[in-house]
Amino acid sequence: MNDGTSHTLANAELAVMDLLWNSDRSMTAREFRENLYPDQAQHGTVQRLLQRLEEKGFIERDRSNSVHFFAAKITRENYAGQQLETLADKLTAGSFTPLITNLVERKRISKDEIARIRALLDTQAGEKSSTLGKPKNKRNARSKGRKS
Amino acid sequence: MNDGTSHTLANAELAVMDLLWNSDRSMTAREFRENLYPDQAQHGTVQRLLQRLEEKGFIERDRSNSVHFFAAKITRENYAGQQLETLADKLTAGSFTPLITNLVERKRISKDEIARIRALLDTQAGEKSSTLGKPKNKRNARSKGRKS
DNA sequence: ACACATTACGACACCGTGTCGTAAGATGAC
DNA sequence: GTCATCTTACGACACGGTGTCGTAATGTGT
Repeated sequence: MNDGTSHTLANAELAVMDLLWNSDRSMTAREFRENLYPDQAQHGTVQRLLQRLEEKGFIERDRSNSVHFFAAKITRENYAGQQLETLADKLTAGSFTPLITNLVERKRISKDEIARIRALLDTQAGEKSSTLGKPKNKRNARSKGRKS
Repeated sequence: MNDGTSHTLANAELAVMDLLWNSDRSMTAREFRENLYPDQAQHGTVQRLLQRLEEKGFIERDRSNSVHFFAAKITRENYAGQQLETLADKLTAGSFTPLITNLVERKRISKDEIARIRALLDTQAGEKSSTLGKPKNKRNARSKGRKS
């Protein structure tokens, strides 16, 4: 329909995005290399990864300095949501209920999460205050950082 | 646990599984060929597909007759649920709330579905102490009229 | 000017996928 | 039994994506 940028993140690419998402700031190629390849110093590999990620539209490259800065162009939640949509489109004609149903039936989702999602959907139906409850202590990156 | 066979279905493979899922019965290689390749008669291609699907554990092959019969070893909903789990594991540390949150925020999920999911989760929360072994039984094969 | 860091990108091997060709085996007609 | 036909089995290939490396070109600090 629109931009055919329905790309997927491969493993090494996802590792790069994870760094970006978790740090919530721009990073240099050097930082990626030091984090992803602490021993070997394969700067070529990282550059290649970064280049392809840029081509795919996942990151943005700031070339104003000689050392470039890379920033995520999409949030983790947005990417995850897109992927979920793709999944539903391919498998269940675009509807999500069968997926959730299956998770619940197979007990692959905790009561805690069920409660959380229920609360989310409740506020969605009745109100609009989106201060969803505390997400426990799941060490995870906060995501509300916006740029642009 | 799962036997490490967390394979993914490629396009052509998914087409085969779709046939199987929609017909809800065993099928022969010939049927697959006639449905998937109406013009060209590439029986080799279908056999290859079937063979790889069997290796991946998605289908079961009945060799008792000289003409084999193939049956799905996993339901569409199960596969979809697995894929959703994989997605959550890779992207959101295994939690589903961020995915749903994003869908709702971006309005990629209809009010109708929200209501349906809410009802589903409500019944789930209400039956928490009812340990009556009634695991939903078989799913009805009503998927016939959903595809084009 | 020189050493070093960084970018740009060609090249390669690897793997999964989709396809085809063809050999081997089974079946039914005559 | 012989033959045509259907089916299975599987080797082989091209193609695209991915991860990796090497190296040339470019920039930077002292």
